[in-house]
Order: sequence, then structure tokens, then C-alpha cells
Amino acid sequence: MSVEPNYFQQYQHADIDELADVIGELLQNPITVEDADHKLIAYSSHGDSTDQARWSTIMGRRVPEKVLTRLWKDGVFQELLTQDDPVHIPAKDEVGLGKRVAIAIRRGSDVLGYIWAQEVNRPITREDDEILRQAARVAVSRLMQRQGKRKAEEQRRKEFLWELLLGNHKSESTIRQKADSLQMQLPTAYLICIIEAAGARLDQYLYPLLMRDKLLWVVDGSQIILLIGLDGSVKKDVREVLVRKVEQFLADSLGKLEAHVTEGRQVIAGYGLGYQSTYTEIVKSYREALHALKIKKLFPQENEGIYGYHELGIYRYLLQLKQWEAEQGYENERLEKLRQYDRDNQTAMLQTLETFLDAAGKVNVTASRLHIHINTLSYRLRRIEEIMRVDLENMNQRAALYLELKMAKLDQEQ
Amino acid sequence: MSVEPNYFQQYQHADIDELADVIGELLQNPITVEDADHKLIAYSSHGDSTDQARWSTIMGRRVPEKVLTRLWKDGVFQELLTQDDPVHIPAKDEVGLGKRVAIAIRRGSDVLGYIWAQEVNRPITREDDEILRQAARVAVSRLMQRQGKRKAEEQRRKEFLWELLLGNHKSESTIRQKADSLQMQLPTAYLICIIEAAGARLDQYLYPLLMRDKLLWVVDGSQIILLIGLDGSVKKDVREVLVRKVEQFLADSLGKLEAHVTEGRQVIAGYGLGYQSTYTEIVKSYREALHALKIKKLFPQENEGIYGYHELGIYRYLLQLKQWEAEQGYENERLEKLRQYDRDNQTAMLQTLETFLDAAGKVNVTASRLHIHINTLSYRLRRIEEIMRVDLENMNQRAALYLELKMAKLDQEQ
DNA sequence: AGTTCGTTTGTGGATTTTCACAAACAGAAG
DNA sequence: CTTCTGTTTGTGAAAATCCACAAACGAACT
Repeated sequence: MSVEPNYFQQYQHADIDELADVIGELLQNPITVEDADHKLIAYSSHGDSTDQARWSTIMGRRVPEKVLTRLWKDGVFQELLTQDDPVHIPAKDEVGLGKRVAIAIRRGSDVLGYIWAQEVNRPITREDDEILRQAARVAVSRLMQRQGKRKAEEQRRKEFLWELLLGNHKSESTIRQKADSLQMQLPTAYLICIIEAAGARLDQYLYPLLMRDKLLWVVDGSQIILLIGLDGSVKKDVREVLVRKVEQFLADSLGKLEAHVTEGRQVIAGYGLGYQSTYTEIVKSYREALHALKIKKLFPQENEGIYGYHELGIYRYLLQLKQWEAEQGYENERLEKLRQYDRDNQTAMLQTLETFLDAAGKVNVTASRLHIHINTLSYRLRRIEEIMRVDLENMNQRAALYLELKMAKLDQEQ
Repeated sequence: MSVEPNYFQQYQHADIDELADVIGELLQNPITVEDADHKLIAYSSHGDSTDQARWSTIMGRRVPEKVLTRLWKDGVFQELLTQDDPVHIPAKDEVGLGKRVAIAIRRGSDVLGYIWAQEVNRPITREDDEILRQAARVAVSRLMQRQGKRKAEEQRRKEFLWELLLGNHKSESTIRQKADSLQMQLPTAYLICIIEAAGARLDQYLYPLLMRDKLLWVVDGSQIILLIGLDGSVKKDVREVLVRKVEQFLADSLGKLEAHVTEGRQVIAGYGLGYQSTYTEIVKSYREALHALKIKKLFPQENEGIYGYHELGIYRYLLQLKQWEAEQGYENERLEKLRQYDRDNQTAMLQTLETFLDAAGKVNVTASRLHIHINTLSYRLRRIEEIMRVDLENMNQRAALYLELKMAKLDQEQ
């Protein structure tokens, strides 16, 4: 194996722009350097033979969204994030991206940024890879400095998000001011989503997804709290689009987390309602998300596959009702009667009733779930009506019983 | 017409016992005098040829319950209360009541008491009626004195009942003491019932019923508040017996009131839960009764024929929930969407949904109530599911929708 | 005028529900 | 042991539900 020359020995102390130029000269091709968030840091002034993607990146000071999306989708970033070597990327004309080579600038497992070398003047071969590897190493210290600043800023942003979540700001104008001063672009419509997984470094595992969707987030113990936002381009059915977005995110992330992280699948998630224009309502969405999470812990089966506060149905009211009942010192006589009957006669009337109600009054569904004959069910239902003195045909009574049954489960199960 | 002699001229100032003896001698038969509450006031010492009913009355200082019940049932009291003449009553052997004649002692329209003349030594004829009429007139002043005391006592009792209703007494023992000092026998189990009829003198119309059931009551504006009680003889299913008693009372009284008093049938009633042993819970039962009344005003159709707080079903929670929703600043998006659709397309989806839910999901019932084809209904339901993004087969969603619909009616109708 | 869209009504057949009635069974009480 | 009571299962017929598909209708739009 031949000893490789040290290409950047005399440029150890050059600034990042100079570095870009040096790499560009070595490879005889245009170079761009980006940070981990794909913001432009430096670019070579070499020539003007540049493709659409590079031009847009330089003009917008950031890689265009559609390019990023495409590269995520094609697995380019996944490669870059997991290996030290340069990745050779074929042209993707649909997004205006010419053929190029990229390498991650990393320190340990942290990715600080990327170097991109376009292939226009000459092809970049495997022999050039060492140039890029060395360039990436030299770039580390430059990006560290930047990252130091970035981290402090990031810290302030996270603190600000916490303030919003906890409702510390009372006026919309101060929120907008502070967001401006932190150079944060708050979405025009948003909702709060919480993912909880005991013992997992959530932000780490979700990093690619968080980056992909450009989300604001904070980590709180075993929870990660996400602000899912939409920009002003969506005009109608805003809430529905938000819900689709968060459901998509959850589909992506929960699958990944469950496979990746925990064996006992203690991954749960919940999200609040969507709000528009006003940022003081982030508190509400956050509390709603917490509520949804709480309910999902209390009634896991009942709310399987449900994450949104708006989908909770009666469970939205249940805790409040329960508390109110407790204050009133009310104890449900009818249900107690049925329980007593079950104890006395070793029957399962209560379970029968619950299954029946859960099945929305469909006899065949109920019977098959209970593995009993349909006439047995009809007999039991008649008995239940006698014992409890209720009319199960009456929707009011049915709904009330349903509520009371679920309330009773609250202090029964735990 | 012959001039009747003045039988009692020389006894104008005799006391009531002496009066009883005089009547007894005139009629040559045993006499008893009772107050309006059928408590024994005086009885002739004439002979000992006495039937079971009279004997029990004297021994118990009050007419036995079963005798009273029977006489009410047979319409004897109704006659006595409405006419000035003596009423001739045939023997009723089943309750140990021999043949006798009775007359009400009245002042204006107020009944102060009754004079009873048993027919054992000789028959009492139409000629004797004048004796009884005069006797009743002479007895008035004696009973007035008694009634004066009774009214003051009654007043104190009513005040005490108000204190109980409003929860002024915090301890059971002080309640029991005060009840003893007022010589009130509080029932061991009770519930509060309220009847409201605009512009009717409720206590007047209900007087016979109130007397029959020996109820405690107070009048408050257009409401009469009743304490329906049971004594200690009922041991099991106390609440059920209470409910039967109050339902019986309401069946009797509402029929009477609606026929008798108001044309526009603004007679409404409601009653609270039953409680035992503790009198501090009269407040609760009273509030529950008020709540039931309120709900019946807000949802008259939905609660037709329902009076008990325990029968209110979801309506028990509705006001509380509504208030909570308001506090949370929640506005129901899904329902609003449907309403919007109805406005845009001149359809009746909301009404369809409500009818469907009210019918507990039975399609044929729903369709016939709406006077539409069953397939039209099924089409509409499918559209509703699309528009609102709900699954009407799911009990949770169904119940939640039902609740929300009724809540929405609260601020919609009024 | 024709077209489109959302709605209503009709038909027919497979499936489910409802109801009444009978038989079998097990545990408790006499 | 028998008797009684509450429960489960079976049968069969009438009624109700569900589903797919077709046709008619009116209002809005071109």
C-alpha cells in the first residue's frame, strides 16, 4: 500500500472558505460545505459550471427542500450518516442535481456537516476519496467552532419552546418578537406530539426523521415533545393536513422505534389538537397531548392505534367526570348491583355488559367475542336489564352505562 | 220546615271532651273527635260498645293508617273535604270499621278536624244530621285554639326542613336533637322530590295526598318540595321502595294537577337519590332534584316520563361537561363541519345523525321517525361518516358524538 | 340544452336479529 | 333422593339489517 500524501498540511489554519477553494482546486470541481442542518457554510469560488441544485443552495443559503427529501428517500443520507467514506451519487435530474460525491464531516458519532463535490470538470475517482477524507478531518475544527455557537443558539431555542409549552408567554406579540430574535420560523399552524419510550435516547433514534420534517423538539426524560407545524402554504383543511402529517410521522417513527429500541414495546405516543395563528395555544395542544398519553396508558386496548386527542371520544371526558363523581361522593349503585350478582352467582354479567356495549350493541359480535351462544347472550342481557333496572335499547341509558363502566375501570384496574 | 232546636246552647263554653260526651248522649252512640291530621282530640266516655277501629284510634292517639288508606281509597275523605253535611259510611269489616257517620269541622275552606259517630246503640238517621252540623260549628273554636299552636309548631318544622334542605346543619346529632325537640319523626330513609307548577297553589291541591302519605313539605314560590320518607320497617332494597313510593306519589299528584290546575300543562317534577341514616345528605338529594328539574326543562322530550335523578343517564353529566368544555375553550369541529354541510347543501344531516343516535343505531326506527327511505338513511349515514370522519359503528365515537350533540343543543336551543 | 353532482328511491338476496318455546344441565334447598 | 332455580343451548319462523346495483330526480354549471 502506498503512503498517501498529506494534501492539507499547509492549510491547517486556513478558514473554511479557503479550505473549500483548496479542495476545489485539488479535485478541479465545485465544492460546497454544509452544516448538519444543511445550511450553507462555504463554497469554492472555482468556476461557474454549476448545476441547479448547487445554485439554489448558494442563493438560498440552504439546500432546497425537494433535494433533501429526494436524498433522504434514496437513502443517501442514511449512507452518509453511517459511514466515514465518501458516497458517490448519480445525477438526479428531476431535482436539478448533477452527479457528485459527498462525505460527512464527523467527530466521533456526531455529524457536524457535509462536503459536496460536484462532478463537472472531471470525474471524481476512488483515488480522490482520500482527498475528501482528509478534507473532512481538517474541516472538523472549523465546524466545531460554528457548532459551539449553534449549540448555544439551539439551547436558547429549546428553552423558548419549553416556555411556549408551559405557557409562560401570555401575549402573541412577545412570542413573535422572541422567535424573530432567535431566528426561529414558527409555523402558522401546529400541534404538539409526544412520544414516550422508557430508556431510549429518543432524539438520537429519531434524528433523521426530525431533520427530514424540520421539526422543533425538546426532550423531557423519556419523552420527546415535538412541534409539528405547517407553513402558510396550506390554506384549507389545515387541521386535517396537520393530522395527516403527524400520523405519517408517527407511522414512520413508531415503526422504527419499536423495531430499533425497546423489546417490550413500551413506546406510546399522543398528540393534541391543531391550532392556527395563535401561539399561546401551544400550551393547550401540549396538555391535550399529555392527556392523550395518559389515557393511552390507562386504556391501552381501548385506544390501540389511536394517538390524537381528537380521537379519544368519551375518554376525553372520562378523567374529568371521574374526578367530579369523586367530589360528589357518588358511587354507582347499578354497577355495584351487577358486580354483587356476579359474586353471588359466579356469573360474568359485567363482562358481558361491557363487551356488549363495546360492540355497540351488536349481538353476534358480542357473542363471538365472549365465545357464547347467541341465545345465552340474549338471556344474559335480559337478566342484566332486570338486575340493573335499565333499558339497554335506550341510547341515553346505554351511553351513560358505557361511561360509568369505563369510569369504574379507572379505579378498578389500578 | 220546622225550626230546629239549638242543641248546644248551654254548652257554648264547654271544653272539647265535654262536647264529645254531649254529642254522644244526643246520638246515643260513641263519638270521637280528630284534628285534620287524624290525631285524636277527644272521645265520648259513653259506653264500651266500640269497634276495632275506634279502639285502635283511642289507644294509638291517631286513626290507624290502614283505616285512613281505605277511607281515602273509597273517596270518603274526598266527600268530607268538599261538603258541609255529614257523610254516612257503611261498615268496612276488613279494616275493623263499623258503620258510622262523620262530618268535617271546617272554618271557611279550611278543614280543622272531624267528628265521628259510631252507629252501635241505635241507627243515626237524617234527622240527626243537624245535631252533627251544630256540633261541628261549636267545635270550631276549640280546634282553632289547638290549630293556633299547631300552626306555630308547623312553622318551626317548615323552617327546620328548609335548614335541612339548604344544609345549614353540619352534624347528624344536632339534626336529631332539633327533630326531637320539634317532635318530628324523621324517616330513616328519604329522598327529596320537587313539583313545580306555575301559578298553582300546590299545597292546596295536593293536601289530601300529602296527608295520606304523611309527608313533610315546604312551598317555595311555584315549587313544592317534598321529603319522601320510609320508616325503619323497610330493610332491603330501600332505595327501590323509595323510588316506587315517589313514583306512585307523582303518578297520583301529576294526574290530579294536570287535570285540575293548569291547561298548558307546565307541571314538571323531579326527585333526587335516596339516602339512609344520614340527614346531612338531604342537601344532596335536594340539589339532585333541582338538577333533574333543570334538565327536564332543557330537554323535555328527551326526558318525558322521567323524574328521578338516577334515571337521567348522560344528562346527569351534561351541564358539568358543558361548563368544562366552555372553560377549556373547546369548540366541536366535527359537529360544526356537519352543520356547515347542512347549510351549504340544504340537507338535514345533523338531524339525521341525532335521530339515528337517539334510536340507538336502529336503522328502521330512525328511518321511520324521519319519514325517509331506509336506503336514504344508509346513504346519509355513509356521507356523515365521510364528512365528520367518524366511525358510527364504534361505540366510543358513537357515545362521544351523542354527548357532544346533546351538549351542542344546550347553547343552540336557548 | 346537456352534463355533472349529490341525493333519493327501488329491488333482491344474503345475513343477522328477534322472539317464543323447549330441552338439558348444574348447584342449592328441601 | 327429588324439586327448584338459574343458566346454557337448540330450533324455527318472522322481521330487520346490510349490501350492491340501478334508476330517477333536481339544482348548479357550462
